[in-house]
Amino acid sequence: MSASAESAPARRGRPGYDREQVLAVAVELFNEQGYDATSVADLAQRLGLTKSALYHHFDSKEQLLALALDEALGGLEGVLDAPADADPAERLAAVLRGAVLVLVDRLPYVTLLLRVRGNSDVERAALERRRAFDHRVTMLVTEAQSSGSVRSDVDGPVVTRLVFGMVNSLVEWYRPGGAIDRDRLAHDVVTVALDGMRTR
Amino acid sequence: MSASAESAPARRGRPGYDREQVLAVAVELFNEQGYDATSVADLAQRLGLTKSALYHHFDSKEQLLALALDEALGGLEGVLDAPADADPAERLAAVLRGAVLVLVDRLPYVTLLLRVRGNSDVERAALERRRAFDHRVTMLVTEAQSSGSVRSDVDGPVVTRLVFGMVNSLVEWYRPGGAIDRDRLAHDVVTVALDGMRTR
DNA sequence: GTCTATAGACCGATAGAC
DNA sequence: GTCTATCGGTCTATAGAC
Repeated sequence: MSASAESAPARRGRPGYDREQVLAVAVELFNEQGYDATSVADLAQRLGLTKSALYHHFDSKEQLLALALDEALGGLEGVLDAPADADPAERLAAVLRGAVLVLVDRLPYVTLLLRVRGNSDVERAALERRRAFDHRVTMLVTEAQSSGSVRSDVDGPVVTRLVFGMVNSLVEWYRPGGAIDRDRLAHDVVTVALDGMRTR
Repeated sequence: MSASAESAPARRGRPGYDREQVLAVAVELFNEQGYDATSVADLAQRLGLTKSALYHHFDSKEQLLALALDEALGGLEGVLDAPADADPAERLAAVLRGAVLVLVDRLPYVTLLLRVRGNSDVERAALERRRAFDHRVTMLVTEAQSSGSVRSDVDGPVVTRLVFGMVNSLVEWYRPGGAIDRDRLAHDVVTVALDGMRTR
């Protein structure tokens, strides 16, 4: 870029916020209180602004939700689009590991995504993209079953949902900066998903 | 019991609803739309009643939530209180299996419980009971690690959260009456939790 | 780019008739 | 045990001054 700051154009006048910063605070608050239970006034208060100042940055509360969900979905879709080669078992492990890392790196956004129930057009569109992602992962698992690397005594879609249920449940308790770092977490998840908790 | 019906006293006058029926419909609606996003007017409409008629059955919207959460928590706590003997590995498998069955048998109530975020005194009390349950399960897992039946290369609390995250994720997709019955589901979950998805 | 003020709808809950 | 009517409060969003 040119002069002054990194990527955003230099700020003038009052400090203020840019869209990205407002979005980050909004998502944090939505996750604390729930999207529906969070009013625009709540958000304005946390930012130290008035409601009207916020509406200068965004058209609606729902637009904030849409941008946040896109951030999460884009990350997850990137995990499937990225690699490609190697056998199904290795691809599956890479997707599992990648999903954990995206979840950790975009934790607030993915957390919000996983709580969406389809209560509006924006939410239903996000659920549709999630379903498409799940479908692609399921195909990968059934492929791995055919090649003999994933057990076939449990239905493919069922084992996919179980393992990704485990991954997604990370948003309920994992917090970056704690005792366990992102790579250790990804390793533990892949270990338990592939080989279970029992000793052999 | 004495004469007439099974447990509730015989209905007189207009058909109406009893507390249990109203609660069941309320929980269904809370799960569809979210607790906060569901108004008492929404619930009245689904029941074909007015708001005032509903307030004859209940003191507040929050009381409905409290009763529903108690239904779920009571079931889960019963799983830990029930058996007792055998070695840690068998006890752990029994708790896993029991949790799946309670989740299936009280699906709407457990679903609602798992979405609670602690936004009121009622919700915080429910979260506290959940934490106590999780703590007892974690102790069981670390005990099984000591006896050598559960892998020790992953932290005990972490493997507990991962496996119960998998169990809890069932509320996101499992629906009774589908292709997979409750016992088959419990078997599949215990299989994947203990031995993972990979073939050996 | 922020502010004050407010429109217009909906919220949970209550009063009181039948 | 249901109804109509309404209270006081909060919601999202907008108008318009500075």
